Amino acid sequence: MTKRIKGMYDILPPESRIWRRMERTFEDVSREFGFERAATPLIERTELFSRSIGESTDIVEKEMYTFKDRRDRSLSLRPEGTASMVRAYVENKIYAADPVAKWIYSGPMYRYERPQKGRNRQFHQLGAEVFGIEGAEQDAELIAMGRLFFERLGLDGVELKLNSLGDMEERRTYREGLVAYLEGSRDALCDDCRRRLSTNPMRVLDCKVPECKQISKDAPLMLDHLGSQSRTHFETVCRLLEALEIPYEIDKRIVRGLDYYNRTAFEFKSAELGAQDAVGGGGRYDSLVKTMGGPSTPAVGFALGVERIAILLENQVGEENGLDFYFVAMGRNAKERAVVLAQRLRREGLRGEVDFTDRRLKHLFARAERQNARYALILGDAELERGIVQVRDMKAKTQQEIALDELAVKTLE
RNA sequence: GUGGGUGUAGCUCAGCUGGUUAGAGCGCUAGGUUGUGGCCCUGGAGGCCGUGGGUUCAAAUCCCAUCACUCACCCCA
Repeated sequence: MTKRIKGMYDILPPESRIWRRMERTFEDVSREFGFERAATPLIERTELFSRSIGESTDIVEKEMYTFKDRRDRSLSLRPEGTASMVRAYVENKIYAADPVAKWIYSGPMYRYERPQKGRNRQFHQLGAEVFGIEGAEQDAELIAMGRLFFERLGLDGVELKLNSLGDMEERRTYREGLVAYLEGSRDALCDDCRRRLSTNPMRVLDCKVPECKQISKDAPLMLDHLGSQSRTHFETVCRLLEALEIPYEIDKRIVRGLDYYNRTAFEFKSAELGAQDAVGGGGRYDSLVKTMGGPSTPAVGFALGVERIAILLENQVGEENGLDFYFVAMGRNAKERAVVLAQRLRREGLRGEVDFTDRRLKHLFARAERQNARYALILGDAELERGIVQVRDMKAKTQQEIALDELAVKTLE
């Protein structure tokens, strides 16, 4: 038997219901904020990702599914969504008519990592991007949208962490200072952190090794070295979050793994997920559009991890998504009649199915029960002869007869 | 890429100081009850004990290898 490949998986009932719900909720909430859907290919030229995400990031260096096509061009499965959104924005010259665009997207992403809880090689993201708006108000509103999404799903316990990464210039200066500081204790750092000194020094700040924690305790933090404009921007975001009554926590050690972020950086976290506790993350990327060949255009966005949110939903939210009716039809004639009657009910907006098996009645009821059906509709030769159908309320265990011609939403209520 | 744990029925697992025919619960299925569910009773199907090799009179059980899954590191949504 051919088996699925490592890190990939099937999404089957009943879990698939949860997925539908997330998609729908995200679509609805984002629409309320004026967003529209965009969709881009799963495959792009490799350079799109290496240029936007950063040559020396882990994602680009060792996690992408990269291969050559038949003409020897280097292509990659997308490891995240923002790069393609920016490419589409620039390539289609969206800015020409109006620089402001608010897009959402969703779909699978691919990263070649060692799978563990909440981390797979194929995973799904729900993402939102706003182009053309530089104000901090937009950052706050975007965060508010994410927040509302979690609320609509009925999830509590999702925490918001906030930080500022400064602008590109401030970060460069800060980074030099940080490296200088850390170099002073180089020998005491763990192997990973010594490596990070040259790749991503800010990562040292959230290393879990006690020695590193000790050293980074007094390290300079970006948030304390913001320029006045970045500081004002950050303070505005904070003030608005408070006005919106969105609880948040400033976490000076949040670091984004993608190079293009600046200023506002945030994460949605849950304590219920184990090691992979980020259910969403995002921030500002004001220079990316220009880097990718477009006009200088500010932007801010986030991405949510569908699998991780699904874990939370399975933990927290009880599903009751039953059918309205379950048609128990016995005999060829009754089944044919039931198909027609069921369709009539569906046209009126009811959900239900017809049982086509020839199993014992006992069985059909057990199945109606498992499908969480409100009514069992019983139709056999006896009923056909009399022109009626037995309608059994599964919960109340009461039964009444309704004429076949009159079977409709009204008579069921 | 690094480290730990686990692979026995569709699912959850027991059996593992070697010993005849490999078990339980749930689920599935047939019936008890020719057309009325959740409970109860009885029967049935379903296993190369992850895979390959080794030790032994004898391996689900011990040894080696390998693969898969899983948790953590790393990284990130």
